[in-house]
Amino acid sequence: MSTDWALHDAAVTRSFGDSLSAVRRIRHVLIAAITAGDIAPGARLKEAELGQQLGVSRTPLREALAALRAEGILSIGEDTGLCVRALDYQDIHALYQMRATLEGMAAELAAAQASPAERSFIAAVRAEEASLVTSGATPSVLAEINGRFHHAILLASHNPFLIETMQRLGTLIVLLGPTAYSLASRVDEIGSEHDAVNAAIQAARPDDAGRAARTHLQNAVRARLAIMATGQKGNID
Amino acid sequence: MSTDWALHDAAVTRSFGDSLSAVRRIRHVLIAAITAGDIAPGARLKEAELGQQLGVSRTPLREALAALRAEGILSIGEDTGLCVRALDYQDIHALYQMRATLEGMAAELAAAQASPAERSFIAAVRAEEASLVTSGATPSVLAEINGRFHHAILLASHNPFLIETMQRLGTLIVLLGPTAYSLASRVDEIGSEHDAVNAAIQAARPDDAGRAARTHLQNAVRARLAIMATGQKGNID
DNA sequence: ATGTATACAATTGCATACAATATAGAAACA
DNA sequence: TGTTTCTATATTGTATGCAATTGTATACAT
Repeated sequence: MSTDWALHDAAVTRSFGDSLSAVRRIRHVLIAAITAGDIAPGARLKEAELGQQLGVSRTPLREALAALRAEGILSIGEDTGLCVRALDYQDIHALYQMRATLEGMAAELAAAQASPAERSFIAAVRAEEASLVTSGATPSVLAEINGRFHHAILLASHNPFLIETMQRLGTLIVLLGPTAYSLASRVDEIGSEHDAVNAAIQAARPDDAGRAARTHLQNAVRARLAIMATGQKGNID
Repeated sequence: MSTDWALHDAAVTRSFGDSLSAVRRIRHVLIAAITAGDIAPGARLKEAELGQQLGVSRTPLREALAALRAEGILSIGEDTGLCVRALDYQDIHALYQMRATLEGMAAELAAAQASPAERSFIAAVRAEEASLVTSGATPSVLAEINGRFHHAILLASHNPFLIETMQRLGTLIVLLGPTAYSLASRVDEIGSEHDAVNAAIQAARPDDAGRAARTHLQNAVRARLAIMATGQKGNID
């Protein structure tokens, strides 16, 4: 039953190096544990226990927990104590609704004001994605390049608050459980939807770009709900 | 030079009672101090000093600071140490751009799916605002009712993440400095803009509501920039 | 048998103490 | 005089311990 903390800890060290302060390290390890499903949403977190398992004292641990609570990943539970936030069906809808609006905003802004370098970078990422699809890359590789595409657009929006908010919503997605990246049927659809967004950005047509991005996200939530309905879990956007 | 902590502390006690935990109390006191301009954006915060002034030890203080950092109100400064986040001209644009998009989303959702009770509540708040305007209420009273109007629409959106995000952006507004609520010239404009939003919500026309809300916010940022240009400070939306 | 009160355990909140790191200032050398 | 390094000090990071609150079980009363 005890989750493998050493594993997540090693993964965090691999990603960020070992020069992280304890509180940042703890934050990432906890997020990794939630992502992996080792800590279920709704589970209560007891400080003494966690601290012992993570090998840190309660002081830095509490700081990390305070930050995660401010981010909305943890919340003070129904009766008592600190819990991993549990998202219900309505929340999933609401979360994707936000993402649709904000991705639309990002695409609009990118189409309106991205620099030539940014535009060509977005196009390059899209091209790389397309070639990976035709070469039959694994779902996790596709998920990674998919994330890069969205991120490139986000950065081109030049709006730091939009970027922060999207990152924040992105970390909340982990509450939906482990990511499986299944649903091969959507790969081609995603490709053409991305093409539409990219084309509008290249053509500097903000309205089209926003519409295309919103449509893309609406399809994503439909796919997600379809996956949930079949009992699987997956993270498709 | 030393800011009057007792004052802010008393205000927080008045608003929330004295049963708050130290870390929550600290958070509110710090926000109040920033709002009042007692702590300028860019100012460095030293833990020992702050803790002594606030009358708490560094442990709960650091938790509050960790939360504020997660919220984006504090950031790790240019050279070193923890600082109050400083917003530049571009940031102000970006912040209001976000608010325009999200207020538009809120108005759309409210128009589309608010309950009859919510609709009539929104209308009632708008009516109260109108009567306060004609009775010549003070700017701070008008600012308060204005906030209630926006909040009523926000709640009617039924999207918890939208609500959280707007609250978050609202606390960031604090970084723009003390609120003066001047600019009497905009009072009438605000009234008719609110009317447009309210009418669209009552008529269940999402697109119109969203457009009206976005226009309203765009005018707000124009007003804010006009105030800044004249050297004053004010908080108009 | 169920409801309530009281005692005890578990957990969290806060403060003090200690350790590590970063910064500024001075001294020494080029 | 400028630069570099070493040291002293200031600041942040972490751990431990104690106090206060909250949860829980047991016993007693109705």
